[in-house]
Amino acid sequence: MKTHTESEENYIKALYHIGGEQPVSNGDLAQRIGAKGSSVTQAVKRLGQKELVNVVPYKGVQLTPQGIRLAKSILRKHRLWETFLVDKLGFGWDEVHPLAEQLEHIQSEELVDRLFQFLGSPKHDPHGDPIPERDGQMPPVLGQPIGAFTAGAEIRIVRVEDAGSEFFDQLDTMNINLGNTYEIRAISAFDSSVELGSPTGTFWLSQSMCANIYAVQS
Amino acid sequence: MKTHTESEENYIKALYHIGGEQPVSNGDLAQRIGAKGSSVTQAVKRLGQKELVNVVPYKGVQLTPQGIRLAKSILRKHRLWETFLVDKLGFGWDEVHPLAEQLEHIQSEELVDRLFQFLGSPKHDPHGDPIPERDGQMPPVLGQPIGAFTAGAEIRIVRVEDAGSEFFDQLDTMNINLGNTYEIRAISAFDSSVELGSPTGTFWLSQSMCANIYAVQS
DNA sequence: AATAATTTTTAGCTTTGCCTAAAATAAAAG
DNA sequence: CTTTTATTTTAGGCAAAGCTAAAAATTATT
Repeated sequence: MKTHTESEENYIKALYHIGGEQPVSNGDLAQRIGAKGSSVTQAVKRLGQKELVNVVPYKGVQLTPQGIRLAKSILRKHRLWETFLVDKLGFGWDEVHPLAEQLEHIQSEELVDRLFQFLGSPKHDPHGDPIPERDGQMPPVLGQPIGAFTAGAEIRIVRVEDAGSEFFDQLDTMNINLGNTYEIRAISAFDSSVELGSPTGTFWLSQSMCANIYAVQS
Repeated sequence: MKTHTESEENYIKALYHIGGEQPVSNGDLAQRIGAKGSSVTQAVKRLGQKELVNVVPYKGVQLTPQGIRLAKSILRKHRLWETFLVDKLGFGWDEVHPLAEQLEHIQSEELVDRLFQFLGSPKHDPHGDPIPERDGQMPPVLGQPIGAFTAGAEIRIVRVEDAGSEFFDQLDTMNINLGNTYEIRAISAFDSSVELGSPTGTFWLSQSMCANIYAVQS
């Protein structure tokens, strides 16, 4: 695998994030990257010449198999570094994203492999998102939104959406972490908020909090 | 402290490496960076506008106090990452330099502080080089070249120069590591090579090996 | 189907950072 | 103290990557 600029890697990552293997519009990509449409047109032309994307002018851009491979390898690095930052350095999950965004561009297969081992071959990052394997395989995406369970269920938190730092702050103040288990006591018919119970007490979670917290039956 | 490009940081680092706080010639800097003189002229002009160096045309470039502060902070990061790579990920000391060269550009005070703690607040990196402190203070530069000792001395290896990967390979094959202790058995009057003795046996070290290995009396 | 609105692309400009070749300056040699 | 040699700077080019403003293509609306 050749070497790419950070900008190129950021485009590939954005492409994969928005559309996965599906084509993406210039506008959506521009928005995600935070650049103007004209810059995006140029950028994807460069990526096209490197065979990382297929461009159909005025229609959209789509990752090639090579592009997808690259996207996954960047995502793998991103999520491994996030795991390192949280598990080993004690960062909070709201702080790690911008750091991982820098670290994901470090080029060294060897480093990634060793980091993976050092972290205990994790399958999911601190937010519960799957970490792509060396070969590009994806571990399962875990859990369902809390709102999807019915009263009486015993659940374990396995994943949280990245819904901004206020969301993470709220999780922190409510002391909600991956691995925590609760019983679903009640679901409000009025606003779909949910009452969770744990040994230490009971509390209500708003519908919008629930929508970003994923759990499995336990 | 503002944010700098990687290129800028590389120039600052090179400047500090070659001349420390002393002025450096365009040519020496060009050689170290691996660029042409004309590129260097431009680059240092940019650095001058940022108050990181003082430039006297046709004479030389010198780091300002701000430049020195920046240089040390980069060196701190470099050596902490090297320590991480060797101590935690198990890399060999010949492999870590190019990786640390990438990692040293990651921008986050917080990350550096946490890494420092995670590594046990080290004062020296895996080669025995001093790691600048947060505030810019420098731990002592350890040891003297092996050739500086006299026969009969009990020594402990505390530092090795970065003299290229063949040198490191040689250290590896001879099983020489920081912390090892030896007795100086003899010093050749012919070629200044040195005979070292340990519980497991005795062996000769060439003058050029000795010149790059530093030790203290133990 | 024709026009209006939106999206995308082209054209041209900016900065960083490198290059080569030529001009200017400093250092060394006669 | 000139002249030759070596070093450094200027001048002009090129690629990446962003921008604005204008032109072209697509999509939506009468």
